[in-house]
Amino acid sequence: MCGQKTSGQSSSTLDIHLGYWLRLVSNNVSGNFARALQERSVSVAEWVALNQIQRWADMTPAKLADAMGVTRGAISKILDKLQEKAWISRMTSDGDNRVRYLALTPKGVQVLPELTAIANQNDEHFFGALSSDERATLRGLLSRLADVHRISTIPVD
Amino acid sequence: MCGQKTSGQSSSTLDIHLGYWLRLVSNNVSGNFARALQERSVSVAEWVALNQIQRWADMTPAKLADAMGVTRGAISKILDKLQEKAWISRMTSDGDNRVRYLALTPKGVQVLPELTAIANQNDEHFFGALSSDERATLRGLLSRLADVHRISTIPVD
DNA sequence: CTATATTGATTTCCATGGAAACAAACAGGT
DNA sequence: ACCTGTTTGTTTCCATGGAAATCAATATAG
Repeated sequence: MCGQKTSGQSSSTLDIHLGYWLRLVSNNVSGNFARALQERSVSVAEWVALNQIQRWADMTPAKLADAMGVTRGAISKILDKLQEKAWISRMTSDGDNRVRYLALTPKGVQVLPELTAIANQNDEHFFGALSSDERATLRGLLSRLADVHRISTIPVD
Repeated sequence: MCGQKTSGQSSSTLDIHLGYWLRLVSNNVSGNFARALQERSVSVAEWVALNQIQRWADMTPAKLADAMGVTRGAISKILDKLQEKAWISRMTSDGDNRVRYLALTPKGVQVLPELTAIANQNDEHFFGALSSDERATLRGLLSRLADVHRISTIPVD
């Protein structure tokens, strides 16, 4: 009660917005995940990149940048990190010497499931508080919003 | 269809996680808001800080840092920006020469509602796709998650 | 064929936030 | 009074991502 200017209900100008609650929860789950990954010296961006590279056979830095919603400059640095760890390889294309095809190394193939386990655990920890129906509802609402606003990139930051 | 390794449904390892959808939508709404604010050369962090300073009469940098979930070092820089714009003032406390009481200047009082209008418009634009009931459901689920996990700080980044 | 434009990737510079070090002011015991 | 420890605020350094410049390679118009 010390210092609040408007007495009465405890809602600020901020928490009337749904965007506020979304950011509140999202930043927390992502932050927890980032912290869990950091114990293995991996960033969320690296994890997303690894996933995408594993999923698409002809992935290139440009396509990866588009998919992840970051700039190509940022991708270069992320790929540098992953290459330093020897988790990915950059192979020059035969047809076009500009493009680099990205692929997981055996070490990358090995480590990805371990990181995925962390992601699964983190998701379960956070949303385990909701029932199966509630989780479906939440997923439905979010995916509808993503659909309506044509959100297609994989968020990183 | 070009290059997908596993044929079949288009779900990746990523989008099975609710955290993925949360980040997807949240980053988009926040990004849009940040872009709207940037037209007035304001950051989201500055907007949140302004709100908090207006709301609590005896706000200090330390309390603001706790409330916003950022470090005190980060707060110093945010407050510098706001002070350069002459939207806030830092007043040394009478009792304790370490603490600075933060307050809005008249110019800050004037500009805050204009920024709030941007926030309202952004929120309405994004969640207008949902019905009133659906918005209530979403808010309920998110606030329950926030409650279960004791999330109390105002997210910024 | 050559000049121009475009594209892919990278590099450089800037802005923002965290971690740690720091300085100033206070509190408490001796 | 004085030394120690704590708290407040700030500064410095580092990591990350965006914007723009840059370089190499390809495509295209004339």
